[in-house]
Amino acid sequence: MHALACKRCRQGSGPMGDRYWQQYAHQSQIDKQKSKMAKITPRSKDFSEWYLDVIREADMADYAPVRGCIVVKPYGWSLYENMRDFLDRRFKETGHSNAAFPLFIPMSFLQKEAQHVKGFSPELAVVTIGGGETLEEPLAVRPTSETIIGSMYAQWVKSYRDLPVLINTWNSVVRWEKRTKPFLRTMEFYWQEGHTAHATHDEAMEEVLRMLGVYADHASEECAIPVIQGRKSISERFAGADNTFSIEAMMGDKKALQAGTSHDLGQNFARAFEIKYLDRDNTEKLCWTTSWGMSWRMLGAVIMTHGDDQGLRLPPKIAPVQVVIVPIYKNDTEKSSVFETAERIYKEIKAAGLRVKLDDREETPGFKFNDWEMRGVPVRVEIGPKDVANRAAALARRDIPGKAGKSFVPQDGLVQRVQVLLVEVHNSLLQQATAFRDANIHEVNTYEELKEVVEDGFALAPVADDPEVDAKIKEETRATNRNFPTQQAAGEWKCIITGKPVRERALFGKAY
RNA sequence: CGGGGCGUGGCGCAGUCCGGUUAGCGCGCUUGAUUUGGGUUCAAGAGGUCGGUGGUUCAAAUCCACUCGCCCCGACCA
Repeated sequence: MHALACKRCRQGSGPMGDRYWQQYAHQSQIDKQKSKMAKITPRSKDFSEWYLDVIREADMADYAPVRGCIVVKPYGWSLYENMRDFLDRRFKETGHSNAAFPLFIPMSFLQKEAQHVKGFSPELAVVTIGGGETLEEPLAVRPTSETIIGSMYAQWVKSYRDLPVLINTWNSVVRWEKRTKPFLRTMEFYWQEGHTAHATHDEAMEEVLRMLGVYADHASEECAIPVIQGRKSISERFAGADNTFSIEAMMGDKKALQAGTSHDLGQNFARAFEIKYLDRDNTEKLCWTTSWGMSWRMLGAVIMTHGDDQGLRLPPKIAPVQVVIVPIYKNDTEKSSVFETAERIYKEIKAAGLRVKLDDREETPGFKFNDWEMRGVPVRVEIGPKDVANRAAALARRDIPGKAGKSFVPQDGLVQRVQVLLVEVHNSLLQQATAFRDANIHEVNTYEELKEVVEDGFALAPVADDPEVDAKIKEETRATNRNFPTQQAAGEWKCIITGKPVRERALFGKAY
């Protein structure tokens, strides 16, 4: 009946038809407004949808033809490169060298460390055919490189003089994930793995904590993300580690994201791969090894920590474009004078070593403002005819939206102003993220309190480091034990589950 | 892997219930004008084997089966 009526509307004239078209036209107007102004789902409406929208609109990544894999586009990759370069510099400063290890790992290697193979076998991709022939021994696509690197270290380390071995490798690994999300959990992900071997456990522990500190510094100094360093609970440890440490960050939806890990591997891999050295006392000893990693997941953290309804807000130090110049003009005469100024300013900013872009596209200024805001560019310089006449410029900062973040400044000293502003934007983003996080972490002393707090934030609760405790809390609240923060007040409390006396609080929250 | 939702030009959707002419709309794209200090406006264009496969039918975007993918919620993870 209804379809018939519509058909009649389409074909026919008369009152019904007119009403149909009127209604249709009205609907179109709404659609237009919607699609124009809301390319990005508001963060408050649907955080997950917002996250995906931002990645698409900021031109960071695209879905690959293979399930669970992404293509990182130039804008996203540039961000990754900047992050990587900062980290790499820090690794070099702490005495590490880069090297490369194979993508393929003999299955037997993974099986040498019992916990390790147990932990990783569910998510292994395994190559069984090569060159058209069935392989004698299947090759795992590396899910991480402890085993293959361990096997090499066993060959390289003979004497105490060979220690420590301090190597890092930038690569990608594959883990067969059930549920994926761009940057946060993809089947293949890019990261770095540091692998070190030491003569003593003390030295290894020093390394583990040093690198955890490097990650924490990188997160706050370069990514403007405050993190909580701590020790993972027994149930959250890396497969094959004696101890795992992590940095945990709070995202804009108050969920936790593990942004980096550092493992004390004890002598587990040394034993499995016979990484031994002859000590000064002429006895053969097992090494102590560590590993630590940080992945492109950190980009997800940057998006989810700083982003707003307009899109990305990038920390200046890692932003692919730190300053964008938008020229404003009405006609060719204005255009040439505006561009003359804009190009001069562009050169000055570039000469100062900043990543600057002059947007010479044939679009309206308003369009460009929104476009670059979506991409998270920290500072925008506007040059129009009035500015040319007044030797001035408009400066807008991405961390403060709208007119409040706009100022009008003289062209003289503009570069210095921009440099100062970039630092301010960084500080402001870090400050905003820290304030948000701190406002949403609460100390609790009972299980009831924890249940309430983790509904909308993190809870710091005294608990025993016991897998059963973690499991119970997780099952009943969906919140997980993120870590036992390194920095916390000393004291003695009762575990909120077991009632046993404990000396530490753990951080609980719903996590990615 | 379980529960739910969705696959229709690059993006967002209508049409599917109840099968029937050349499958529409907005954004985006191209061209030309117009505009330009916060997503200009107008005109003319280009662009779609309706996720895929098989079936039912004179006829399938529409019905049926299978399959693939995406999103959300649970079990596992950087």
